[in-house]
Amino acid sequence: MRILLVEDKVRLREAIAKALKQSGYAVDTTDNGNDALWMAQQHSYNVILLDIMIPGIDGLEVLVKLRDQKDDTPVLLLTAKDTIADRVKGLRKGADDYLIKPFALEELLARIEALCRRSFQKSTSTIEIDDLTINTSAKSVKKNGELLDLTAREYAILEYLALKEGAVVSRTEIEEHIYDELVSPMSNVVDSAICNLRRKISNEDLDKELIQTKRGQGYILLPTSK
Amino acid sequence: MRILLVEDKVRLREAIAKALKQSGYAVDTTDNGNDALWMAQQHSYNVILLDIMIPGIDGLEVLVKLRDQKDDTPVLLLTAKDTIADRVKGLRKGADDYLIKPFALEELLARIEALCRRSFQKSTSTIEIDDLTINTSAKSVKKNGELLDLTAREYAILEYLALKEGAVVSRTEIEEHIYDELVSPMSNVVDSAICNLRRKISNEDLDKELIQTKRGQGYILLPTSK
DNA sequence: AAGAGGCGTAATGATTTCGTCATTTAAGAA
DNA sequence: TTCTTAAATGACGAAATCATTACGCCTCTT
Repeated sequence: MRILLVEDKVRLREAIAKALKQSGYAVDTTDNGNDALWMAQQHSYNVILLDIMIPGIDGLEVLVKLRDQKDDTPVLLLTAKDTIADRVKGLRKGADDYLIKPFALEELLARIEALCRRSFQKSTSTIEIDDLTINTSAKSVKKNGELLDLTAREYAILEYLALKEGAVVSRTEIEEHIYDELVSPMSNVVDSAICNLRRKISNEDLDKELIQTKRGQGYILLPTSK
Repeated sequence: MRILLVEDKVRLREAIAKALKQSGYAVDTTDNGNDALWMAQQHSYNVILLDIMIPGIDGLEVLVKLRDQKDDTPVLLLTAKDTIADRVKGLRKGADDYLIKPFALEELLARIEALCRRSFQKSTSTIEIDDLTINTSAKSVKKNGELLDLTAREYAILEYLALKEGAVVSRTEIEEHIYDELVSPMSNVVDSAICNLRRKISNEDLDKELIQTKRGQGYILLPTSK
């Protein structure tokens, strides 16, 4: 899950970024509107956290420009401005949520979660697939009620595949949404992560793999029923 | 755009309902959790405004029950409770937004708008042609409900032809869209791929080929009906 | 500061895919 | 019909893709 954080105050930006990373998000940051716009065009983010008062083009303008370009990435506005009129203005311009500084990191995280959920057309924080239950709030996975011991990476990949259940997900897409830095094209990080993941979630008895390989296309998470 | 408003305080309920109606929404109201649940089951609302402290089952429970029933309607929680923990709890249980009383009607309206905006975008990802069903997100093809085993190349070509259904597609065009590097002019890669593709999607009984050859021009995908 | 675990990389081997080429078949023109 | 050329087909081998293992660096913890 990749997030773009646009905030000019260094301390706040780093505090938020740190919290996000600890929660398992891949985070890109910038302190100004021009770069924000550029980065949003380059990458497909799951959520954009956008401070309104920033150098360069201001946050609202960034939002408007994105929407003009038919970019409908969920945007959460962060701001100190807090008249009702401001909030309404932000939302009307196409923001999905609006949070007023100072806010609690906990609430920010919860709202980000809600936005991600919606954007994948899910409405609950747990996803059930076959004998797996993925709790996206706790970031834990149970198999037949028993907690699995997944690493952060493994979890992130599984969650992403689960959110896109039934759709082919390419290696590149996984790299872009899960990994912070660019992965060299030659690397097989994803393959080996998938391999480990499979080892942990596979049913020895059934030969059916939950994570299937679509040769030349990517991976796809397919429940047995389908 | 139909909204369910669940709020027990008469004056507040009527004020909100009035404002919503003035903004062009169809509004149903109730003052308790049991009715709310019942109404939500009867009708498919675009948004549900849910007060937490209401007679009968409380708002959070209503929310949980809805989600248990796989009801994905966007829910905006309204409440006087306002500790961070409460908000986080509400959002984690599957709410999409959280507004604290007292709030400005303007803001409520703007947030409802944001929710509606999001929930409206649905993407259809399947193409049906004759007895073939192409699922573009799973990159899979079914023939009379049965999964075909196509390679990545074959799928790519079929999808491309399907998108251009009814139009003649030249070899060069296919090469340019499906193949990375330039294909040498002498090569018959496309022919050979088409041949394999036909083998997999053809109906032995019918002599009608779905992929027809336009001698000297290219190929064309033509459903029987046309 | 040392140990453990996570994670990226490289290497290997199994498997599949796909382009090429040679040959056959079919279509259209004379 | 016959000739010409385009297209279809089948076989084969090179190349690409993937799974899996082992290794080593780095980070975090204690």
